[in-house]
Amino acid sequence: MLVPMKPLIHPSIDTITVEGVLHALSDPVRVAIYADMAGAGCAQTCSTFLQVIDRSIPKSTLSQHFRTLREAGLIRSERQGVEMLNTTRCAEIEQRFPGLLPAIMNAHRVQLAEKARPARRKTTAGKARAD
Amino acid sequence: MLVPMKPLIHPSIDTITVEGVLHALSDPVRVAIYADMAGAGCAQTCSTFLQVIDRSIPKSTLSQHFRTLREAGLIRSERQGVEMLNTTRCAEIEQRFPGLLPAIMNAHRVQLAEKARPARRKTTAGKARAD
DNA sequence: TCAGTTGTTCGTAAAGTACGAACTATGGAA
DNA sequence: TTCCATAGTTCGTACTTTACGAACAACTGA
Repeated sequence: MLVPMKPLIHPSIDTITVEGVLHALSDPVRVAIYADMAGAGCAQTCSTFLQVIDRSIPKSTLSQHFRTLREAGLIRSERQGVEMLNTTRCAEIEQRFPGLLPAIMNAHRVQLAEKARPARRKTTAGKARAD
Repeated sequence: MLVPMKPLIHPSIDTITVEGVLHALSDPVRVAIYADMAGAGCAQTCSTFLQVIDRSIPKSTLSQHFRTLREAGLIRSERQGVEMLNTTRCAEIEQRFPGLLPAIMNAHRVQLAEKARPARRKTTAGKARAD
């Protein structure tokens, strides 16, 4: 027995796709993770985000989220002892897709800010129209 | 029998989410559709895109893609006789998430341009590193 | 060697997606 | 009117993706 773990996959910058990036960031947990990592100045471990995100999340699920971010090219993960240090690859991506990540992060902040200030009275906000 | 069709759903601008927008645009067919619509100055029918996209695509699938774009708040669809006229809601979204769609469209163009100019020799481009 | 911690992998159940067939909606011709 | 053609939608089914618990791997320190 004792089957070794698969090596971590980091796509080269040239094979990163817009679709892949958008898909990776189209999940609430993953944008939250990525936004936090982009905000932090230094590398962070996976378990750090269990505190950042309110929802309690199984660690296997968290691990999959990190894998998705990694294989989309958004982050780089490196084993450091027993834990995993994660950093964003924002500089590389900025070079290839200028302005993409800043715009997404900004939109994410806008949305967070709105959620913090809920329930404006006397508006029709929040209703979908069927027409 | 004769069950009427469900009305089209257009979310109000306040309920559009970043995740929803990113998810809708994380599909190759849907970004292509959206990019083409954003490029065209006027409203376009669904079947227009059968020519834009190289792949032959079943119309039921195409219909689902339009529904996804519509319910993410990216486009507005209106029946005009036998066909459906689609327009982007980019002005609204620009107001709520400034710079988001332009950045995505720009990244999409970058990627298209690279695909048009393939195979640069003597590079290691395209290889994923396992480390 | 053993225990503790951090993260990954695997199996299965649940959710999402693609596509053909059947249908609705509309306009125009007979 | 009735019939036909065209543009999209809906539904059923097969396929793919995702979530999560249990078991495992990788590493540290006692």
